This record gives sequence, structure tokens and C-alpha cells, in this order.
Amino acid sequence: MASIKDVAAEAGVSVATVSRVLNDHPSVSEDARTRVLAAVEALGYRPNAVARSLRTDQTRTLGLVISDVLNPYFTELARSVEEEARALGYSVIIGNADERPDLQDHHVRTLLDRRIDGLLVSPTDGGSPLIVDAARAGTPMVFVDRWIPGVDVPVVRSDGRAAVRDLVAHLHGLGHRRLAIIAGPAATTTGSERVEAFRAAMAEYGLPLPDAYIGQGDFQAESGRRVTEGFLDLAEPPEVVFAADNLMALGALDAVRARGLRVPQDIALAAFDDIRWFVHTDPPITAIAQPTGELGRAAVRALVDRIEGRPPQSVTLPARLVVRRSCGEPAHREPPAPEEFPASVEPSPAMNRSQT
Amino acid sequence: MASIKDVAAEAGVSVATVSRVLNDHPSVSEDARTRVLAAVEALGYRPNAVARSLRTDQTRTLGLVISDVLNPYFTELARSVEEEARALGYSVIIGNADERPDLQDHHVRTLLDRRIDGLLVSPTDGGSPLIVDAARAGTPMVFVDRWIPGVDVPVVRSDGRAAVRDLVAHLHGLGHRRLAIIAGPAATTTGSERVEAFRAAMAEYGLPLPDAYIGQGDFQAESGRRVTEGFLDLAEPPEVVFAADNLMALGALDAVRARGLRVPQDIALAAFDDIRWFVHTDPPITAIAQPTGELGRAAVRALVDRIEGRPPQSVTLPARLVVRRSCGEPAHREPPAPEEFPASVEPSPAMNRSQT
DNA sequence: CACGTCGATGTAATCGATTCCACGACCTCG
DNA sequence: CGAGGTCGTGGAATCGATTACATCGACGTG
Repeated sequence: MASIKDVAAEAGVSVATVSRVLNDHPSVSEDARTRVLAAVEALGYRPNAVARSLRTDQTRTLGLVISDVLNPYFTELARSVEEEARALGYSVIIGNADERPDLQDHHVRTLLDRRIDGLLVSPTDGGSPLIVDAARAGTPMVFVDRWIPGVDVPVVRSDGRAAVRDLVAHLHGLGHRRLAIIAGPAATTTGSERVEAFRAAMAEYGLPLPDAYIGQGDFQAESGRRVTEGFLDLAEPPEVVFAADNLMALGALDAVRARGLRVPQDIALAAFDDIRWFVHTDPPITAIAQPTGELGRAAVRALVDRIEGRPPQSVTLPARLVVRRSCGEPAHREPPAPEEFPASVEPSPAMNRSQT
Repeated sequence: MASIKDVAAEAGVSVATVSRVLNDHPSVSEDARTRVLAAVEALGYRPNAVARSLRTDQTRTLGLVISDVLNPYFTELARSVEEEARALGYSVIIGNADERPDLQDHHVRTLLDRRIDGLLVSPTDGGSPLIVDAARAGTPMVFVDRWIPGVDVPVVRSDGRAAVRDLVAHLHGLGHRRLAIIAGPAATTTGSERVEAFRAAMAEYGLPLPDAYIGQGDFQAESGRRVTEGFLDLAEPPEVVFAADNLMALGALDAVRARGLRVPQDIALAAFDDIRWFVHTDPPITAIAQPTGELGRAAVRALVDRIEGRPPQSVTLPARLVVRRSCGEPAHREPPAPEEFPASVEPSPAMNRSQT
């Protein structure tokens, strides 16, 4: 593959001049410029990004470590991250942790070795020393969706508290009293936070939340299935199951179906994270939607601010409840899907913060 | 960040010795080795992959350019690719083309500039000169799922011909005669191939396939919706709509639902590519499943063979029909989901190649 | 005892870019 | 007319690794 030397020889100038043309430095004669450009064209020359990075000590690359690529929420996040990064002149390398701390660390290490300019992380566990050290050592970093408490790193996330309260209000209004939750790992912020929000909302409505109604999942479908089976085996099974992510909701649906039960007649179902397919499941699933695209874009902007020396900002955006039929309410006619939120029904006006 | 020089100084040896220890070269004294290792530990040294790549002319990185990350099929493919690559000691950088040739070329160019060791591509269009040139120039390359005809590059894909025939047999058996297809872009091999397979199967059953029943989609949900609306507007709408990928099936479902029609009573639906959610849609969707994981792994193996000087092999694996209720047959009880194929029903034995 | 061999180590070239510094040509202004 | 400036250019150092080659001491052997 042709190098800058070849181009210089072909154009009859020095490598310095070639480099100047390529980085359009002002003081290059028109004559030299055209000769260099012609040589570049003739040789099909492309600058070696590896060499350039070594010299300039920047890769114009962002690392993104997410918990699970197979989760549509993260897929969408990854897409918006890449889009915004590209707009700002950066590439993105994605590392998929599959909810495994060891894999997460593997990817973080690889990315650090590659000297990425900055790191976007949605931590799988509460305290990877590797990540904490990297942050302290000055690696530009931003947490997205999940974060590690006690580390001085900006966090871009969405706050589901209000939406969870809306959900409980909705369920309460439909007459449900025994509500259960399939929680995510307590080691993740989203895992514990969603349970807390749920517990708080339940308390507001004077509803009990016995331990038996808090199932421990791991954000994967299989755990949703297992926990739901446990719920169904109880002497007094819950009337509603709220899954803390969309994959566990899928597992819950598997479990309910395996028993030959119907949603919502026999048991109601709701999920955190909205996905397009929820509109077409049997029945359509009530869910809490995050502004995923905006989250990804904000995270990239924060990280790039940090990298380029501007003060980065933490961002918290609200999630919102999208009511469908899986908890018992009659269906609304759905309007065409708007951009940011996948095809969905607006919560009925009466329900937004209608209570306390 | 500490460099190899710092380690050498700390350990009181030359950089050459440090390098030898790190790449465990045989002739290093036990004494030197321990001192170097101690220094590495003390400084928290990590080798700079950029510098190493520049010198060795290899990055131990594979590029993967896929057509659409938001498509679960490609997400799963990407995951299995990364997994296998990791097992073989390579990293993967994913480029998402969003079905746009310009974006595809952008990613290919970026990856080439980074001097990745090899490229896995699922081309968005039939003939990106950039890709063709790179292949001719000797860049190790393997096509996955889709390919560009006339280029001497191994192809790893699945053959859906038999499964499509099974599908048509199934539909014919259920009494359907007016079958329509939402095709993918003719510029993609999978786009045209699936239509051809469908056309051939229809011919076998003596069924006509009028042009009005061939809708032109682009593998995105929106096109599925649009095409389906067109079908429903026909004086004689089809009895079955077969979508050439899962996203267009989603769009088709949107369109059918918007008209207040029911699947399969008013119109039947089938899709190419199976995804977990198809089990829980209303109704569960009959689909053709590809062995996605195996495809990804085989592609990586072929590419790494090529990179490391072994002769690479093209691989073709069969897809298979998974019958559910969206075409009218009564449901079976579903067994627990096996590994490779997402939760699914086996086609009834009588249906496999039952005809002609 | 001298010489060849081998193991351990260091010196320096190299990969492909960027960029500081120096230099010559030419211009401008006092 | 000469001092000082600007412009275009090239030479060479540099980034952080790897590795060919040289060196040197110890040791075995004829």
C-alpha cells in the first residue's frame, strides 16, 4: 500500500509538503498542491490512520461499552451514538459485555490499549476497578444509562421515576393491587433504581410490596421466564408483573404462555423500555419509553466536550409511560409512529400525574 | 501514560529486553524477566496497540460492515462474529450502513484507513467500486449473507430456496392461491434471490405471480407498510403477504392493523428471518429461520483463514421453515427454545418437501 | 589453550505519519 | 540599498513499539 513517501516521490516534493497538502495547511503553493493531489489520485493513496494516531496521539475514535447488543434498547442507543459521533468527526468502536463483568473489562482494556480518545460506558456491574482507575487516570469518560456511583464522571441517563409512578397509578386505577416486579441486577444502577421507584410509587398508593413479589432477574429473557414461573407458583400470585427491561418481559410472556394463561385476563404485564414490537405482541404491551436516541446523542456530545476541553454536562431526561392493553385497559386507536418514540399510544390525558 | 521506555528505565534494562519479555521471546534471563514484570506492574504499563500495529503491520482487528444494526438478524450476526473473532484473538469493529451505499462506503474507507486485517461485508448494494477495488487489491475479505457477484471473495450465507419452497407448499396446502411478496432491493443478492426462490416455488405449484403482487421494499419497516397498503388497495388483494425480512413484516403488520384487518383471517403473513418476538406477536408469525450464529462463526473462520494464509472456504447453510399461526394453521404447543433457533415450532413432518 | 557456540543483552533502524526549524527567494519599507 | 518579513519548501526529530545485528562473557571441545 502506497505511503506518503511514494506520494512525495511521485509528485517530486518532500513528505512534509504532502502532509501539508493533506491537512490543508495554508502555506503550500498552488502548483505543489495540484501535483500532490494528482499523485494521491494516481497512486490511490490513503493516509495510514495508525501512523497518524501514533504521531498526533489522538485516534478520533470513541469506545462504547454496552451491556447487551441483543437488547434492542442498547442497539438503538449504539446507533444514535455512532450517528452523532460521525457528525462530530469521530468513529465508534462497540464492545458488547453481554452483562458479564469480565467481558466488560476485556473490552475496556482493549479499547484503552487502542488509545481511543474517550469512553462511553453503561456498566454491567457496580464497580469495575479497571473503569474506576481509568476514570481517575484521566481517560475522558461518560456513563450512559447506567453509572458507577462515587466516580467523578458525567452521567447521561433517563429518569423513570415519574413514569413508574404513572404506571402504578394506571394499574391502581384499573383495580390491580398485587403488583410484582422482575428486577435487574442490584449491582446496576438501573437495576436497583427501578425497584426503588416502584417501591416508592407503591407506598404512595398504600400498596404492600412483599419480598415474594420482588424477583431477581439479570436483564436477560431467561431470567424473566424463571422469575415469572416463581410468581405463578405462589399461593397468591400477583395480578401484575412489571419487568425492568424488555427482554425479561419477553421471558415473562414465554412463561405465562407456557402455562396456558392469558394476558391481561389472568395476569397483567408491563415493561421498562419500549420497543416497536410491543405494539404487535399479543396483547400490545404497556411500557415505559426512554428517549433513547436523545440519550445517545447527549452522551456523545458530553464526551466530545470533555475530549476537546470544554466542560462536559450530565444530562437526565424523563422517560414516559406508554399505555397499551397488557394491563387491561381497552385499546386506543394508534396514531402513526412519531420519530423518537417507536409506534405507541399516548397515555390518556387523565392519567398523567392524575394522582397525588 | 507510561511507555516501554519508562518500563525499561524502571527495570534497568533496554527497551529491547522489555519487548522480549512482553512477547515472551525465549532468550531472556529469569532475572531480567522478573524485574521487567515488576516494573510493568509498578507503572501500570499497557502496550500501545497503535505503535505496535504500525511496526508489525497488523492490527488483529476485523471490520464488519452490516446493512442495518437495528435489524435483529444483523445484531445477532454481529454478536456471533465478535464472539468467534475474540476466541481467535481478534477484535471487531462494526460499521452500520443503514442500507445506504454512501454510508457503507464511508465505513469501508474508515476501516481500510485503520488498516484492519480483514473485512467482513454484507453489501448494501450490488457493486460498490470501493469494495470491489479493495478486494482486487488484496484486502482479505469475506461476504456474509449478501455478496457482490463476480468478485473473487468467499461467501458465507444461507440458502433459503428449500425453505421458501416449503413455505409455498404450506400456504398452498392451506388453500391460499394469491400470494404476494414484499421484496428487498434488487441490488442486493438476498433481495433478488428471495423473489426468485419464491417465483420458482410458485411456478412449481402452478400459481401465478403477477407483477402487482411483487412489491418493492428496502428491508426497512416503513417500506413494508407502504407496500402492504398498496396490496390492500388492489381490486383483488392477495391472500398472503410474504415479507423478505423481519422489519418489513413489522411494517406489514402495522399496515394491516391500521386498516382494522386481522391476521390470518383477513390476510395471512409470513416473513424471511425469524426473531424471538415472532412467537409472541398477534398472531405468532410463520417465518424462515437462518442459522445466524453459525453463519457468523463460519464467516470469521473463513476470513481468519484467509488472513493467516490458509485457503478460505465459502459456506452455504440451509434455512428452515418455522410454522406458526399467521397463515392460518392451528397452533402447535411450542417446545422450549433450542440454542441456535429462537423459540419456534418445527414444521409438521408432512410438510417438509411433501410435494413434487 | 584457542576457538566456536550459545545465551543474554543492547544499539539502532524501521514503520508512516506530523511538525519544528532552517533556509533561500522575493517583497516591502525606511 | 539594506534590514526585516513573508512564503514555500525540505531536513530531520518524533511518536512507541519490534527486531536485525552486534557484542560480550561463559562454556564446551578438540
